[in-house]
Amino acid sequence: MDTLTALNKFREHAKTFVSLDDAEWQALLPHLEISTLKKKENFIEPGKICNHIALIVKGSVRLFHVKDGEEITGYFCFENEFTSSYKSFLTRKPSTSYIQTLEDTRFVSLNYNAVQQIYGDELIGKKMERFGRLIAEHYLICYEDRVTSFITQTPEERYNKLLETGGEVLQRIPQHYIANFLGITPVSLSRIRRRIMRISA
Amino acid sequence: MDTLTALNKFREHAKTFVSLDDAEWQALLPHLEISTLKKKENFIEPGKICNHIALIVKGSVRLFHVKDGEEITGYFCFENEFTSSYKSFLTRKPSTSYIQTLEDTRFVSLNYNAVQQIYGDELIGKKMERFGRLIAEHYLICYEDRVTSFITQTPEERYNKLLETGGEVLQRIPQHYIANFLGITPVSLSRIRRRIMRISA
DNA sequence: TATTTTTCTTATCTTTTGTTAACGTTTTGA
DNA sequence: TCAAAACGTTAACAAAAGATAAGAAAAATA
Repeated sequence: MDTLTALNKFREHAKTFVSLDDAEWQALLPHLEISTLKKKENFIEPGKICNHIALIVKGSVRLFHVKDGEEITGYFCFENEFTSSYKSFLTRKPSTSYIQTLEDTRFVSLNYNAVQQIYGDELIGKKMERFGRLIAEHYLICYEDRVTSFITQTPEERYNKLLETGGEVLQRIPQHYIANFLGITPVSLSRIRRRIMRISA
Repeated sequence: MDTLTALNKFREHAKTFVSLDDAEWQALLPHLEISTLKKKENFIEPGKICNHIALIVKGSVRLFHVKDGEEITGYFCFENEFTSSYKSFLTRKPSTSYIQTLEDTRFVSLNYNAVQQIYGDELIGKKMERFGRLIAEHYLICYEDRVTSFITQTPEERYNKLLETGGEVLQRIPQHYIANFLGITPVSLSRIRRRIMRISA
């Protein structure tokens, strides 16, 4: 994928949140950075401050924590999703988790200083504030749903819901990653899968 | 608490996010609504669209879901915190949960239309966009931490952390509310408490 | 004040989940 | 291509959690 295509993908996806006319786009453009990571490389790692919010234009990433030497997967992001260690990015404190590519992945990203500069811009500042707000609101809702599922649903219900809605995740992601995404162990997920198979068979 | 005190509390708390000069404050003021609910009244209930985002200036609320006739507590909010059924407020779709006062509670709130109007305002629009963004980012981080705790910590670890950090919650809130806040049953929390007592005794 | 109601703990029993290990299969990478 | 690593399932056992019920203490309220 060439640079132009990547940037166009960003502009296209941005429309989900705000529309940018040509002048606004030209003002934003100089701040966009294109980068690529190979499979299993880290977008961010614990102890480092996350300096970028990035749109995935190709590929996918996984956020995970390490506890007692074990990797615990928090979530996945695919094409046309923003990814960042938001807390680290927003608070300027070191990340506590990894974000790692699941495959060769291309990003269009904004670094922290660029974002702050853009917010202060005469021409596009207000629209970018709105852009930032809408992104935050979007992911706030995602997290709200996630917390709700943890307190109101059993792991089996969460998995069934994922079967209905989570198409891409289920195809491309190893099951033990999905397991701790659901808050359970791989062994436990395997048992749930067997139960479901028996019922539907 | 009189109206003036309530409004001043709002202005004071808003400083956490953005500073408002007198002109800006005067522009915002007409949109603020003051309301009071008695203990156990609903701020929002399932099936209704949440039309307000509200700062609690006195009192506290509890968000809960009802599943199979059981109340499942999602979180609590106290003085100087914003509360809303964010997903419903932002998406204009019916709420799936209750937000109910735990005691007589006074709110300073903005309704949805007022918020949209303010965002479009010539004088304060940009600053309000920023205000909205910072609030969303703040609660995004809260939810991020909450999800992390669900996937990386045991219920007992979550409770211990709450013991360290959650001062107010522990004093004012019945334990069975705290239990499902932690994602467990009241009986289970009671057992955890006994385990902790034995260790520390 | 008296009487409900709510709250918390405890006990028992059942179910679920975690832990560890083994095994075959698939994927990866040298 | 071939050895090593990763993956998913299953089994056996231990630990934890859920469900239910009972009882005492505290709080609400009539």
